[in-house]
Amino acid sequence: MSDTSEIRIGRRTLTLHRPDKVLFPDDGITKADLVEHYRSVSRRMLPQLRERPLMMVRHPDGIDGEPLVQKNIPGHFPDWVHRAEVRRESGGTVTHVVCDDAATLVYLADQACVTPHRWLSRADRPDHPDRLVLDLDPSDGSGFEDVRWAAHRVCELLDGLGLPTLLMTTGSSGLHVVVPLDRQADFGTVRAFAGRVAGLLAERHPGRLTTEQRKAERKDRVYLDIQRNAYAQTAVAPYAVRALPGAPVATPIARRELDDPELHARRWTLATIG
DNA sequence: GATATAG
DNA sequence: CTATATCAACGCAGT
DNA sequence: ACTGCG
Ligand SMILES: [Mn+2]
Ligand SMILES: [Mn+2]
Repeated sequence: MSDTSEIRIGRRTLTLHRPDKVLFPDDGITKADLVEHYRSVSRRMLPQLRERPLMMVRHPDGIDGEPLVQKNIPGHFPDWVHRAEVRRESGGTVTHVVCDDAATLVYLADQACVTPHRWLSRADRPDHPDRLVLDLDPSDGSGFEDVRWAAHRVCELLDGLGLPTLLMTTGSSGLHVVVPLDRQADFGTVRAFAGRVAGLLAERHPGRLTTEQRKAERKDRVYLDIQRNAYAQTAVAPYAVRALPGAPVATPIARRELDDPELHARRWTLATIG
């Protein structure tokens, strides 16, 4: 027994290696299950991945093993996997995978890439993000209702500026508030704006919100994290599976779902997302 | 997970 | 042949 | 330069 199977994705036939390998021991979720998840969400997920440098968080030994964070595309990846060479701030370049099609998404799953993260800019203009991400994280001692409250405050402020907002559970502990951008501003400009939004709200609600990056200083407040808004930084992709018990999935939600007291960061999982 | 090298 | 070793990121803020 | 953080 060679311990492989084949799967057809569009016109491509991929070989899956060790499909029965258990990646989530508490849940019995296998590599084949991960592959099926990404095949199933590919239509919804690909618009958020296409043209963007991608960072892989791989778990070749399952989620209880050491995660392998990988930016450069490994040499053994096939030629049909798209890639983009981008500037490294510290000199040189990095050649990332660019996931433009379902076959690549499934190939990444076979490589035990549990959680793809992607840049907020596209490879053709890497210094000009088309998304702003405000990352809302509860601290020890604050709960998801505080995160829901914080998201409302962020959205109200952005409403007042005439900016649209999108929301996503991250599958870990918090929420992302996303503002689509027209790529006129560079990362410095976007980050400065995000910093003013976060700073104003933290000043207005000093007991409930903070911009302190040091965990010890956050106390029981919700952390308004703007740090994703920089060159070569990434945010977890919508529909990505998190390497946590239950295999929670980062899931876009509607604004009105913020009022649901049952909402939490891990509300949707590989088993429930459909 | 894939590959190179040692036993 | 199997076993073992080795490799696989980066940027920012604060001190 | 080094650490904490994501
Ligand atoms: Mn291994
Ligand atoms: Mn977060």
